Amino acid sequence: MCGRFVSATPPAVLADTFRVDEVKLGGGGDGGTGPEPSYNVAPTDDVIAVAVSKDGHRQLGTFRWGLVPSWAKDMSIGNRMINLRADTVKDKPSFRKTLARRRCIIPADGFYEWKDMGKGRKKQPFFIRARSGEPLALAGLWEVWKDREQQDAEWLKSCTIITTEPNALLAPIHDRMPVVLPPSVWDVWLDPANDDVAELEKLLVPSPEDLLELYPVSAEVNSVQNNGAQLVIPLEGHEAEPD
DNA sequence: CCAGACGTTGTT
DNA sequence: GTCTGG
DNA sequence: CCAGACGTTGTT
DNA sequence: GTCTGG
Repeated sequence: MCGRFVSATPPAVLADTFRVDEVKLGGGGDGGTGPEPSYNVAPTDDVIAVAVSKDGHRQLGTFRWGLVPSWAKDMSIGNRMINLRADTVKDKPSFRKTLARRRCIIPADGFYEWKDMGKGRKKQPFFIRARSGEPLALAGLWEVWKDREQQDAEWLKSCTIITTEPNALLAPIHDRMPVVLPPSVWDVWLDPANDDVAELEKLLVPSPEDLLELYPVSAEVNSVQNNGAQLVIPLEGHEAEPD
């Protein structure tokens, strides 16, 4: 799955990488500065995502991580809807509709997975990133939600990361992984006029092994209180292990 | 028909 | 909103 | 995802 | 053990 990741690339670089034509991050003038760079993005944090706005701009926006569906009575469901299984997206009509209408890309410089080391031993965190060093494009869905009793409040924009089975690189670490979209399908994925869910579902597959590399990192990442580039330093004696 | 759920992870 | 269970 | 809390009473 | 908060 994907319960923690890194977002440290500056918005201006992301805007270029994802060919965004509008930056609306909030939290400051002129497009806003958005969430601070983080080496320990956790559920409920604000994250940067790429999505096409109602007026047709491919924009960089800020979304709360943890999908709050439109039917939710309160936003607490978002605390755990940080991932959505690709097969659930296919099966549940409400999520199919979201797949047809509200897709996004969540840029990540890499993500963490915890490997269960067996009874009595602590889980070992690993960092997974592109061998190229480029940001990964994680497949996501987004929603807007508003409390029924606070109709004059702002709409809450939230998002979730779609997961699938692990590829051969990830399988020894964990039984789920986020869907990583190759650049060749970014346009198709983000096109709001595209509602061909059968075609879109075909994109929700494990990424090729040779795209990624991984290595163990310090358990310092376990606590959301910890942050900084030191979190992605390989553990002593463990260089990156591509495939 | 209405009421209630609707999601994820792990189970070394 | 839409599906499932009773 | 992991870490940390998790309950009650009465309270000027 | 299970839920909430980050």
